[in-house]
Amino acid sequence: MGDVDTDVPITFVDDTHKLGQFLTWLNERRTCLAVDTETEGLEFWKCGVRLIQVGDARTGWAFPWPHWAGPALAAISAYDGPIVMHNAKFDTVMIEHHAPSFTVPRAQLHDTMIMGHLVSPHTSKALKSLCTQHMGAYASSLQRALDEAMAKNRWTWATVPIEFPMYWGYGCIDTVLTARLYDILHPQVQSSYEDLYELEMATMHIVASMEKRGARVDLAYCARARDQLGEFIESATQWCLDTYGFRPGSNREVTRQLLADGVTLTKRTKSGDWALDDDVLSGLELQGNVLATTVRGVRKATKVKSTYFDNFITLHDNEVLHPSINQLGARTGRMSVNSPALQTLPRGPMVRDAFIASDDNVLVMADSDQIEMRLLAHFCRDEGLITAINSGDLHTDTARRVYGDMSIGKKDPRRQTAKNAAFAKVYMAGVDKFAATAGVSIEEARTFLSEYDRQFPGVKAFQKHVDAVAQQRFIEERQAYVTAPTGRKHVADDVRTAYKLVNYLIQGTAADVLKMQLRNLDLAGLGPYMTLPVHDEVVFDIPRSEVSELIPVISQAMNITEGWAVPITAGVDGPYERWGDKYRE
DNA sequence: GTCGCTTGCCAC
DNA sequence: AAACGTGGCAAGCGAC
Repeated sequence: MGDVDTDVPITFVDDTHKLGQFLTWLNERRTCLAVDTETEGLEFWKCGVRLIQVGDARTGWAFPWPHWAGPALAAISAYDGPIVMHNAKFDTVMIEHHAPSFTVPRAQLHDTMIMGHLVSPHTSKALKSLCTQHMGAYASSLQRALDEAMAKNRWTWATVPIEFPMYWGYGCIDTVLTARLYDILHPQVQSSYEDLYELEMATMHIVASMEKRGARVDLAYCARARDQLGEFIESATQWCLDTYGFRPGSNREVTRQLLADGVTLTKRTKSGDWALDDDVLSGLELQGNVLATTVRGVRKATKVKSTYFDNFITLHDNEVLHPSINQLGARTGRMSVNSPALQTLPRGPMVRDAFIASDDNVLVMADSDQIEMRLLAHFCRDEGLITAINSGDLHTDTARRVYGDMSIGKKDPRRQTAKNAAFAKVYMAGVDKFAATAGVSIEEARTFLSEYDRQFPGVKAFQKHVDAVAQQRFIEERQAYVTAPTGRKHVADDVRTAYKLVNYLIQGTAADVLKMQLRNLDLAGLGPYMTLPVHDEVVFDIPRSEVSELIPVISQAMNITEGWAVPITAGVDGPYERWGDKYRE
């Protein structure tokens, strides 16, 4: 990898003379003004800003946040051209939290991280990677020198001296790189992703506000749950140690013991060891194996305690969790959430009861109905599938068609098989995987899928079409990819995995639909009340006095009847005092 | 002590 | 011809 020219003029602004030079420079002509910050850490509510840098493709300026944030922010406010950041959500939240009277000019704001993802969704969107990818160069030697200096002096991002030249110099270079990246990516985005980019920028502000608002947690409930789970784990672990001399968390020891006890194992892990997952353990538990029962219990309790309750207690800020929402977390355009992973809360009241409404508020959830199957129907235009969806109960109608039995009702186990088949289609599962997840024999799975294909021929035709397009593009453009209705590009890592594009198209378009719904909700005035996106769902924390008026507004914003082969419908649940209430109805 | 890999499990 | 997708995260364990 080459090194970008780092001999560009850079300045540490800490006197009025240099500020004057900066203000003169600001009047020069340029394509964009790049802005960046250096902070003590990632959490806006407890980490301060240390530096704010402003630059363009040729020059960078660093302002120590104490004393000099004011002039830097005033200059940004006065600037009337494009303002670009790499990961604008982070800097925007940080700056606005620590300078409450300042607002980043929304209409002028650009984000090279979002641009980079739209242009190549399958590669890293880090500044460093994008510079290497699009400019063939990065400030590698400068970064290495800074890393070494920080290690040698045992500095962290919170303690490295602000005036240390490599630190603020690196900060300046980042703005130069961001500006240069903008010059390369913005024209591509304008010509190929204009509307989608606008949707992403709108989404950025919405999820920034969700992060700031956060989710209220009941800490007393969390502490009680943590302690109860802790006691159970403690005693079960002690029993295991006393009886066998090892901890139930050691799969290796547990497996050795099971084999010594004469247990027959058949399932292997990817690397060839004996598998000891819940599938295996539940089988042993049915045979009365006490060790299996213990291991399962400890695993379940440890998962819930460590991943959820412990983290809620550790991460909260004044009883509020501010998760990190990665707007382009997945290659498909789906969002991901971490610290804590609020998109993976176990269903049911146990963990979700930890989430309560803010003072004088109530919780409301809105989620799309079978969004992925509706999009599959949109893509393949299969008459039968469209009719089945519009019947009001897709899976029952599917089961009736496939089994040729109109007496099948909502509680018939064959409906669940039909539901599993829907997911098998969306994920491109084969007969074996479908049989395993649906819990039916290979033979029944085979029969079901072939009858499914006869009933809904458009589904297989669509899958074949996606593959044909991908194969053709691989030959002509050396890249297997497809383009979604929103213009989002989906790229396969390899021609051999081109089959995944069917899933990317469906999952990615579902993500686009959610972002459209978020934008609708924001436009309808729900912006201040949204707290979390969950792939096909939005969580709200709404003033109690406004719920009855707002529920129809939410419904209106989530339901999309125009533009798709079947309507995109959504349901609204609540109001609730706790998230867990949803599972008690 | 930190890092990376493996295995397993939570969600949609 | 055949192929379940996308994430976050914890514990165990060996390597550095």
